[in-house]
Amino acid sequence: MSKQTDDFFKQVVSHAKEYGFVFPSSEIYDGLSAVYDYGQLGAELKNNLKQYWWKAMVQLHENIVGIDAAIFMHPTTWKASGHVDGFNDPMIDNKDSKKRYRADQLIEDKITRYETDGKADKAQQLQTDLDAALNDDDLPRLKAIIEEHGIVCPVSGTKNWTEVRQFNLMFSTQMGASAEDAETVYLRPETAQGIFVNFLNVQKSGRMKVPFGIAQIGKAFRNEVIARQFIMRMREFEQMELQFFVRPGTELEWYEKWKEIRLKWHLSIGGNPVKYRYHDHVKLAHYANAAVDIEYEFPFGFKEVEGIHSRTDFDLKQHQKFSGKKLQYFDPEINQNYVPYVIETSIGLDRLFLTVLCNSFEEQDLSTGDKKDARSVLRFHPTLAPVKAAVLPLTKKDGLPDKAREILGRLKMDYNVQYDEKDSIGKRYRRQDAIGTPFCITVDYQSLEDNTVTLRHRDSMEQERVAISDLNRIVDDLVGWKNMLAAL
RNA sequence: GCGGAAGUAGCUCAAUUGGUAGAGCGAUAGCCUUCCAAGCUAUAGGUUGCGGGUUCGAGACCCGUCUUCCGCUCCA
Repeated sequence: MSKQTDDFFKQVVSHAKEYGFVFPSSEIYDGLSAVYDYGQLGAELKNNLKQYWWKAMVQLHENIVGIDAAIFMHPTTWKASGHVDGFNDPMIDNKDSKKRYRADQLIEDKITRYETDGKADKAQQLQTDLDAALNDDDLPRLKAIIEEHGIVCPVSGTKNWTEVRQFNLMFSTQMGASAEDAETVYLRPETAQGIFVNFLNVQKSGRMKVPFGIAQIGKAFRNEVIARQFIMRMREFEQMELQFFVRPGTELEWYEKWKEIRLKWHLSIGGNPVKYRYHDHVKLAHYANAAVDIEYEFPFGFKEVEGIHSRTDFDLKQHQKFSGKKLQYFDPEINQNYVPYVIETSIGLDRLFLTVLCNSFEEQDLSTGDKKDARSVLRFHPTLAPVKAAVLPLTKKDGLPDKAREILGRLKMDYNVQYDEKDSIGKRYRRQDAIGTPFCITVDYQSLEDNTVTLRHRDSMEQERVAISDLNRIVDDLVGWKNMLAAL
């Protein structure tokens, strides 16, 4: 990361904290690693992003509906999805080479070596020990085996090992009041499974016909080994996902379609097109037959914001297998029963939030001649802005505040608006710029005579004279959802 | 998780070899002001991340710990 972009990112982060967008979690206790809270303005912005996504996906598509599944799910869900096995590896580090290995693989390698050396007995015995230890999840035993057999690090050649540790990316907790019969349940590491297990419920109760989609916005939790870069990778995060069910054989067609739709959506929130790109996955996950990321160029480089995966029928088939329930669809057009294929689009909402911040923030130089001047401005799309308008009396005397509050009273029925009478009018404009308010409405002496006000625009800093009676209509045209949605 | 760096007011930073923690911006209450910040007066806000140690005395030195950043590693 260059010095310049590094400074820019630091500015964005401190601006986010200074103006109430994002705070470190439980900061008075030193914070909690990789957990953040959204403040008064951050919550508004995040809610607007969610609403925009939901409207664009659910409201605009006849064949997409939204659900809200619980964070807790039956433990078997995660066996079926592969999360229990896939993320339960016993790891060990060599302190000299700083390399990390899977403990069971180190031992497997040793077994192979015994075999090639013709020590079949030893190999057999070690295999038995290993299987027993893995079966019992006995981590100290694994460490003991490594020590007993003098296994060394392939890189450093030393036996200077750490303890064997289990790396499971899923958070777990106990369900059930008493400790004896409590059951271990997980905090979901992805929202997708809540959709898959409800596939039939939604399909039948909603009379859905393939192709159709189920959308969901919700929290997910991953116990990341390392989590860094502000809200890029958090332990508790929010996803916005669509699982789109299609007839087998048509999935790649739909995959291409969703790739296009989703990029267009990102561009519609005001992003600079050169900052977005597709990044195809070379190595595909076990469940996918095509996968691409939509990446955004953050100050620290291109990073994934949204993933679009062709998940085949892997998930539904797994749940069929583990639950013993049929998860199939009868397609009247071709008179066939089948397990639908799935195209997934999955956004990290917190990352999306960060792209919007990075995209919008500017330290603008307004110097003219010898007069130095600058402002911090967040150029949010007006529809997404946390505060839509500020109503400002030019001075706080002569009845101007009363008139301003009257206008405020009408606007606040429809929008999040602010009132401010402190300090000079210029300073108040700048304060609103800093939180990204697209419009300021200023009440002056003329307003008292002819019921007009000035409407000041954040981006151009220009102002126009408008009638108070026209305000609701004008503001609605500028910040309503219609504009954004029509552009899709 | 390993290695390196850092942590002082809401933000950006000061504080001679260890000797009474300050400034600018921001905020609050006023004054001034008829449309683009930094004018005037006053005020608030810090056990220097936290805990321990050395010392007559620690923001500074030592140990531990937490958090953040950078690199490596990891990322179904």
